[in-house]
Amino acid sequence: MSGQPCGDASSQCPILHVDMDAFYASVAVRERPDLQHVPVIVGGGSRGVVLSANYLAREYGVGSAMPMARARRLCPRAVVLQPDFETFSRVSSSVMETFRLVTPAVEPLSLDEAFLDVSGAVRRAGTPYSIAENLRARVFDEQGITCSVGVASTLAVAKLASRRAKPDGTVVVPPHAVTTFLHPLDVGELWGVGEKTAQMLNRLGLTSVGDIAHTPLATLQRAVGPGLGARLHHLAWGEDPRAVTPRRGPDEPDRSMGADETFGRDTDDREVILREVLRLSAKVTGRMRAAEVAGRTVTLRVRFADFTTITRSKTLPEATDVTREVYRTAADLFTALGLQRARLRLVGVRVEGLVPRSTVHRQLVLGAREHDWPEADRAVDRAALRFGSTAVRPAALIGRSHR
DNA sequence: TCTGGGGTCCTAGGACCC
DNA sequence: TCTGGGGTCCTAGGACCC
Repeated sequence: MSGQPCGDASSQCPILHVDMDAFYASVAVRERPDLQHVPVIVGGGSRGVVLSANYLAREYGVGSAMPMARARRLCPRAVVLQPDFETFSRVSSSVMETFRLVTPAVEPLSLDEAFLDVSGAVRRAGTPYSIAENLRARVFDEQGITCSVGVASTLAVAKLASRRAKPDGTVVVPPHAVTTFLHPLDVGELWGVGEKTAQMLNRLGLTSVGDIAHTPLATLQRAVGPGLGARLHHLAWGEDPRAVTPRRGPDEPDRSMGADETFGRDTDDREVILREVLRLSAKVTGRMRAAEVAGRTVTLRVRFADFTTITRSKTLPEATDVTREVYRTAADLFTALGLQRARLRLVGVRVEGLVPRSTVHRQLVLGAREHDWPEADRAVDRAALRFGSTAVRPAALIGRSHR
C-alpha cells in the first residue's frame, strides 16, 4: 500500500492527486536559501493567520490557518515571511504545465494541488506509480521543491492517499485495499467533513470512517442532511463518481468574484467603512473587466467585532462590471443595515452570477449617462496597467458620488 | 489562541407563476 | 368554499476547501 513499486496494483489506479509539500513556505525558502534550516512561517500581518509553515516550524505545532499570534508564541524563533502570490502563481503554472506533458486531463484544485487522470498515458509513460515518481523527480529538478502523490482509482481516495504520502512520497491504494485504507481514518479526514460536521458525527458516536460505513444511510441523512449524508456513505466505501475535469474555459467563467478586508483595528466610522467598500468594489470590478465577465448579484458582507458575520445581497436587473454600480449597490446595502456605532472587523464585496461580458446586452435608457461610467472604468484600467493600480485612486469617485 | 482572503456548494423560506 | 403542487428566482446563512 505504501511507496512500493507495485506496478500491477497501480495499473488499476489511473487517478493521481499531486499536492505540493508546504507549498508557500517551500517556494519562499527556495528564494531565500539562507533559511533552509530555519523554521519558516508564511503569513499575514498582526491579525492574520498562517498560510503555510515549513516542516521545521510544524515540529513546534505551527499549522495552517492558525492565528499568527499563536504561531509566534509556539515558535518564537521562526522567520515570518509575507506571501508573494505572484511568485507562487508563476511556480504553480510551471508545475501544472509539467503535469500536462503527461496528460491533458489535469484539474488544478488550487495553486498547490491537482488531480491527474493518467489512464491515457500508461502505454506511453508506464504504470501510474512510475508516472507519479517521474513527476515528483521532475518537479524537484525544475522547481527545487518537493511534492507528494496519492494514486488510486477514485479522486477521493487519491486525495487521502497523497496526505498519507507526505512529505515527499507516493502512496498507492489499489482497489482491493481501499476499505482497509479508509476505515481506520478519522471522520474529519473525509472531503466535506469539517469541524461542525465532525462534531455532529462524534455526538452520534461516529469517529472513524468505518463507523460511517456501517451506519444506516437514513441515520446519517437525518444527522447531516440528505445530500451530505449520502455522499459520506459512498465516500466511506470508497465510492466517488466524479471524474477529473480540466479547468473551466472562458465560456464558463468563475461563478463569483469578491474581495474582503479585515481592518487593522475594528471601526465604526461610516466614512472609513464606505471608503473601504469603494476600494473593494473597484478591486472586484477591475478583476471582472480583466476577465471579461459581468454579474447581476452584489453581496455585501459585514463581520462584527464579535466575529458574527452577516450578508446582504441585491440582484440587479442587468449584469454589470461598472465600478460605480457595484459600489452604489453595496453602499445602499450597508446603509440599509442601519448600524448604530457597531464596530466592524471586516467588510467584503462579492459579485455573483457571472456571465461572459459578450453575452450582456445593455439596455439603452434614453437620457441616461450610464455609458460614461464604463468608459471611465476602462480609462482607470488602462492607467492601472501603465502606472500600477494605485495610480488612479477610486477615492476620486467618492467626491463625485452625487446621485 | 483569537481567528485571512479567495472561492464553491447546499439548504430553506418566501414570492410568484402556472 | 376550501384547497393543490411544482418550478424558478431571490435572499440569507452556513459549512467547507485551500
